[in-house]
Amino acid sequence: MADVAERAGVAASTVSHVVNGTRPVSPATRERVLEVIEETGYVPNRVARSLVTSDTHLIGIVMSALTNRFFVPVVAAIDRAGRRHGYSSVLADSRDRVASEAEAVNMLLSRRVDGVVLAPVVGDKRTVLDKLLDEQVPTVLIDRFLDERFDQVGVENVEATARLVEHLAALGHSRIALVSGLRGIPTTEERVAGYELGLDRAGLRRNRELIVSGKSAAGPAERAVGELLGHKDAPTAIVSGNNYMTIGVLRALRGRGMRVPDDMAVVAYDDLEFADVFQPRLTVVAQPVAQIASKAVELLIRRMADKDGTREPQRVQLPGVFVHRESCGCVVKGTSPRSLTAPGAKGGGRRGRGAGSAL
Amino acid sequence: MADVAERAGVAASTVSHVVNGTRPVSPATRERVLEVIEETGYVPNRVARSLVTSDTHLIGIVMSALTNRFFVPVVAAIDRAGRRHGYSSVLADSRDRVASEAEAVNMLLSRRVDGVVLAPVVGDKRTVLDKLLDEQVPTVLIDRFLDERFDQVGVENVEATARLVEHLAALGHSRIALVSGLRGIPTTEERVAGYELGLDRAGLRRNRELIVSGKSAAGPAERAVGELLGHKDAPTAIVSGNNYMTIGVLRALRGRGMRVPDDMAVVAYDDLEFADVFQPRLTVVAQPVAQIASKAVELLIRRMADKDGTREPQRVQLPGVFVHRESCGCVVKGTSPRSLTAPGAKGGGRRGRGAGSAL
DNA sequence: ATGAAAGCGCTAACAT
DNA sequence: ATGTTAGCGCTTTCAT
Repeated sequence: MADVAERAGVAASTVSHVVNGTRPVSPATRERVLEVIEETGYVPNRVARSLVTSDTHLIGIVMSALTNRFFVPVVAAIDRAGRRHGYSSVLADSRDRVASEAEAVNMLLSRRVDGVVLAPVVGDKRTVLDKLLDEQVPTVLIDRFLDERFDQVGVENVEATARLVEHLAALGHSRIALVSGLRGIPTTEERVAGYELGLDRAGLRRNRELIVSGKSAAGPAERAVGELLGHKDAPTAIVSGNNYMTIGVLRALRGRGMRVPDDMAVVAYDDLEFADVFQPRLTVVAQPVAQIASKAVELLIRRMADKDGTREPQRVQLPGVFVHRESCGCVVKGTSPRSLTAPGAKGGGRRGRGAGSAL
Repeated sequence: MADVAERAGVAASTVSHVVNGTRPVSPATRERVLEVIEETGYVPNRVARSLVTSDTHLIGIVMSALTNRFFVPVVAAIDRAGRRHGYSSVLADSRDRVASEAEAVNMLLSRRVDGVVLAPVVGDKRTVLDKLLDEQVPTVLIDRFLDERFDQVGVENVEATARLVEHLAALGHSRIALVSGLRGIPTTEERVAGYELGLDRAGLRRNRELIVSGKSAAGPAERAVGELLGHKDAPTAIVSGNNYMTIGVLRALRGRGMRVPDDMAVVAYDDLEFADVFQPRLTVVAQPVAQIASKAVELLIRRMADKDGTREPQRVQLPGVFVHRESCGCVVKGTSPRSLTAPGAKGGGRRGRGAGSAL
């Protein structure tokens, strides 16, 4: 920058002002400075800038890289939304462990990020959150609700799950099983509650034996379904508690030569990429993941602008999107295989096709 | 830091040295400094540090967020490998457009990242690359080979595609079609060449009509398959050139009520997540994406250490992994549905199951 | 409309 | 073993 200033015959401060447009500069000198910048290929050093302005225009994203469901669309959406406001994203992988999460947050703190979007690890001891609060780093929590001191955005679980159950009940199923996630985490509990609510509304009896834990993962879910099928009075329909467990459920059924939905109806929480080329096409409640991310950034930006830190923490709960396909046993009007991609139909959206409706 | 120094009754430089371990400090003062740091909750400012050391320990990752195939595993792997060496990742979305790519690189330059991993946009004019070279920012290219001045890591395309074709030929197919990607990009051309090589080896006649362009995307691939089926002498087998097009291929076939592999055999380049719960299970050549990423980081770290910039650019080509499942029409020994997840089998790996062998 | 100078929080000689 | 000091490349008063 000193070099640019000298070549242009101006002071460093003038260069700064033309680069940032922070004060009026005569067109003549402006022009000259710009020229010199061009010919020298000068690239401003944001590190130095950050040191004095004490903002980095960096947003830290903390989540487990393994949480694929979120990783792709959330990171992409946060990054996109952030960039519109001049922010870039730094990743911090919490590897689903409390210690790594703390480490990740510390890294972000030392890098002086302007804000943080955090998908808390299961079992988070809140000490990380305390630190974040302490350092007054604007932060918004996504996915799991667990600390009312922060802005949070997540998805509605109870009604959505209930709807899944009611749908199955309406089709005549009375023995409807739930493959639930890790017990103890709010998301799981809410979905279990939704499942029970759905049974109640349909006038069906609750039955402890029909709830098995898939521990939020494919392998355990696969085994859990095995148990379920071992019982006498096995269910005729299964509700899967998240995307990974759905994979396990499908593997288990296929492993036993069972067909969906003929031998077993299946519906699930969470959509899967390309779910429409799965066989059968899955009826699910999809999380509006991109919306979650952009809402999170919106809240974050608002909070970063809130210098006095006087805003009340906000909690946003987005509705799940019911996507009706065929694994439930319905033949979906207008989306049957034939008509779906009949000649003349447009190709398109990568996400699952099918009727979608907010809950 | 000044605060910590004062409270501990030492000079700032001493604090710096205990934090970084950059020179011997007497155990006594060390202890005291650490205590003060603990009780004040002092978090070192890496921005300031970077300004003087002129390294940021930041790796910039440039790629299109839409290139999902890469986005997830590559970003995750780069981040993981980088962290082992104390680096964090900054994202820069090229949005698949040359202008955005330039913008992204500029951002990284101004943030003074220590290195860059770049998946070049189609149609890259090299001006970005020139700039990177100019600024002497260690850079490694992934996915597409297009500039011998850089370290590059990608996947082998020709042999892998040929193998796919030969496999189909061995099963008795003689009219084997290719749904190719965007013409002009090296990856596509190599796969087309591999397709033709496979035909030659199998003693089959090449036929221009059996190569259609799916433009690297699902929608166009879906339409391309439509055309293909319109011909008299339609193919009996299809090779799909990448994962997105595979989705299009499957949609097109399903839309016409055609069954795979009974009515049409399908094999593909690129694996899909959860491909083993697709129906049918897809026989593919998978890219060793995680390896590509960690190899890229390895090269990057080596180059960042190479102060004099004297190393020769290296080009690493990793073999594709042939994953034999059932869409080709084979009944795969030991991985048939029944035995795959028979009682007692472990759940596990999220990636497609099936026999994998390097090419 | 422009320049001079102080200082952001740290590291790294150079002293002692 | 520790302290002093001079910057790193910018932004930002305060002058002019």
